[in-house]
Amino acid sequence: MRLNLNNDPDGGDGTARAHELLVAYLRRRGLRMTGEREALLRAAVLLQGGHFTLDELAREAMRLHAGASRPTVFRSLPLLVDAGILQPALVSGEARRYELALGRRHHDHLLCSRCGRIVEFRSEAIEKLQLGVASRHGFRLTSHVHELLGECAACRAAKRA
Amino acid sequence: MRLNLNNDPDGGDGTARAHELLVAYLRRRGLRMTGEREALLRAAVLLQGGHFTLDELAREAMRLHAGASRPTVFRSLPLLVDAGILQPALVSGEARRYELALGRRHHDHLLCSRCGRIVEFRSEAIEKLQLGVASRHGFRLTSHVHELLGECAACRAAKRA
DNA sequence: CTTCATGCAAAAGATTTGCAAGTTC
DNA sequence: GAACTTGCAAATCTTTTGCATGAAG
Repeated sequence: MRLNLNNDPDGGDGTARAHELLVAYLRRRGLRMTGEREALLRAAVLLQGGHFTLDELAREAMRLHAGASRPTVFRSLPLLVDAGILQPALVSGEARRYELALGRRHHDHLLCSRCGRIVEFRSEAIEKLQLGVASRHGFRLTSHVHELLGECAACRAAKRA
Repeated sequence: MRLNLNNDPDGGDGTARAHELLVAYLRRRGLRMTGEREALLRAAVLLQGGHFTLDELAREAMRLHAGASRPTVFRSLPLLVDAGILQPALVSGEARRYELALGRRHHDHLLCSRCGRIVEFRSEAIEKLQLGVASRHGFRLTSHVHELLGECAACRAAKRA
């Protein structure tokens, strides 16, 4: 399958930057840019703002690029993560969810266990305390998983009604 | 398979209390105490202090009670969790890990990504901040996942050597 | 005895892999 | 043209289920 790999497919939505990043990453590792990887990239950008599962990403990519197969998504997703374009966002719930990493500041998530709504949050104070906890135990902190589970305002209102 | 279900199998290690809890829970739901569930309970207590995967628990239970099958472990583990005897402890890493819940205070975990060492920690300050974050977003907090990933002191020393 | 639990084997999913054919550079 | 990718189908792995048999209460 042949695509315009040299034409910049950006619409001002950030695909350009993701594309550059991926190509650079692939080159560094002696790997190649392909139509399928391009589709995956565009799918991720389309789902931007969302927190999507591998399955959702695969569907979107297959829609964009008829023929992009599931095995290829399984093979390419780790590359996009490694390249710093995607990052794991949520581990709670049945399926792991990813989000665009691309230049986003670090944040953690609130998850409504009733309706699945996801809200991002950021707390300097918590980040600092985490560092303190880690160093108190002799750990050098490299990352963390922090997800707050509960019921969002809408669901609580619905329940009262 | 027949076991001394009425004899208290405790050795002062907490099995007695877990046993009571489980029997009470099962009775409430019209379910039955069996040798297999007993074995699962004892396995969990044997692995006490540890953070074990379903697989490790299954092996231990099968060792204790020849014949306890994997499907039964899959069927019973949720009961033990529901009864408040076990709780999920770690979601990072390849397999989810459980720990004895039994009367333990809430805590979170540090995980060394190099050697797998797990350290429990507790931070009132972080707990408070979490509540604040949640309420600021209209959430009623019901639980959370908080895992700090890094490198423990020993691994860092080993690397320098 | 009635109902629930179990083990086995089969089923269902999810993820991975071998390989021939097609693409990228 | 050489090396990397892909899709397909098959192979693995993990978890779940149907069902006949065995236990618990």
